[in-house]
Amino acid sequence: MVEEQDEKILAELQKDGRATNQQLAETVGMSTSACWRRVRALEEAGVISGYSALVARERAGFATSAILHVSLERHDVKFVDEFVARVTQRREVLECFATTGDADYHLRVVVRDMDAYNRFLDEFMFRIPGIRHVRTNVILKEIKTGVALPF
Amino acid sequence: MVEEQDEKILAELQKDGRATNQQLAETVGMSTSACWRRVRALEEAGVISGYSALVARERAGFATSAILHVSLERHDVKFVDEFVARVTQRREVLECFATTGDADYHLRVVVRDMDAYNRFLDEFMFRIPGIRHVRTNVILKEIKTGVALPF
DNA sequence: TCATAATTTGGTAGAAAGTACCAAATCGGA
DNA sequence: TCCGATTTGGTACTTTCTACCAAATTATGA
Repeated sequence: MVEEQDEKILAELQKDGRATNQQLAETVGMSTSACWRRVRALEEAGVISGYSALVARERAGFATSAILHVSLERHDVKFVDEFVARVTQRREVLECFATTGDADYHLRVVVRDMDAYNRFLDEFMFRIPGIRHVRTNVILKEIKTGVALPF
Repeated sequence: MVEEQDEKILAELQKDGRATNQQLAETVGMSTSACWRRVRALEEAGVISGYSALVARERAGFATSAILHVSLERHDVKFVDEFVARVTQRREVLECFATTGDADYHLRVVVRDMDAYNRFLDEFMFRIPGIRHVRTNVILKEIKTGVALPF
């Protein structure tokens, strides 16, 4: 479905999401119209789910971030759905993954400062029903925060 | 440094990285030229570090992803730098964070299939000098994979 | 193998947006 | 309050987008 030329387009648009269609067409080696049509097809197929400006966390005033390991008391659909719904809603939670291993979920949370993180735990996380355990690992340094899939 | 109107711009460009300057100017409530200048200033100040197309992992053919917890044998600058350099290089590693807690580093790795993941471990991760321990948690489900800071 | 249908391609032209300039308005400090 | 500095909105020129066309390529079935 996604063929080689599409992957070139995707790779390039991951590197520069605002590349003009002309640049794009040139780097992948096709005409502007053909290239433009393929990009639109990728968008409509949901392969490209959107575009985003990448904002430098610290420069934008978000000094604190952490990785949370969360496990649930029980795994009824009821509790799981509730947890997923709340976490999806909450904008401080940038990422949430259900994983194998001891913890059920891995979350990455970004806030302005430690105070905000404390409030996040008290007012949000600890009030979610059915939580067994939450372990916080504060992020000391961001070695790498990429979004580009390795085509 | 980053004031209220800038935050509106950043929020909007995070939601739609390809919004036209006109749309943007309208939603934040200023003239196109003023808006355009602010965007450029944010780019030049490195607050906006880039733009990217967001690609749907599975639809693009990357079926497998995992979270790795890595701890180092020793924490000499030599080993740390080597680890950071290699991990930064490797494109399957989308994210890497140095954290508090048992593991020194948290990584998120994305590959096409389990075979590729196995190769990633054998040919890359286990050959990094000074690694004490690697624990893999396979991602069963992506609840949320956001990039937008919570302005 | 060949004819034909279906799909994809490159070119083009009108519409839309980006970009750089200007004078006017607003803001800050003394 | 006054003056310099900064930011603003308007405008004109340039670039880019986008939808259309006919031509080329690819796939299909007899």
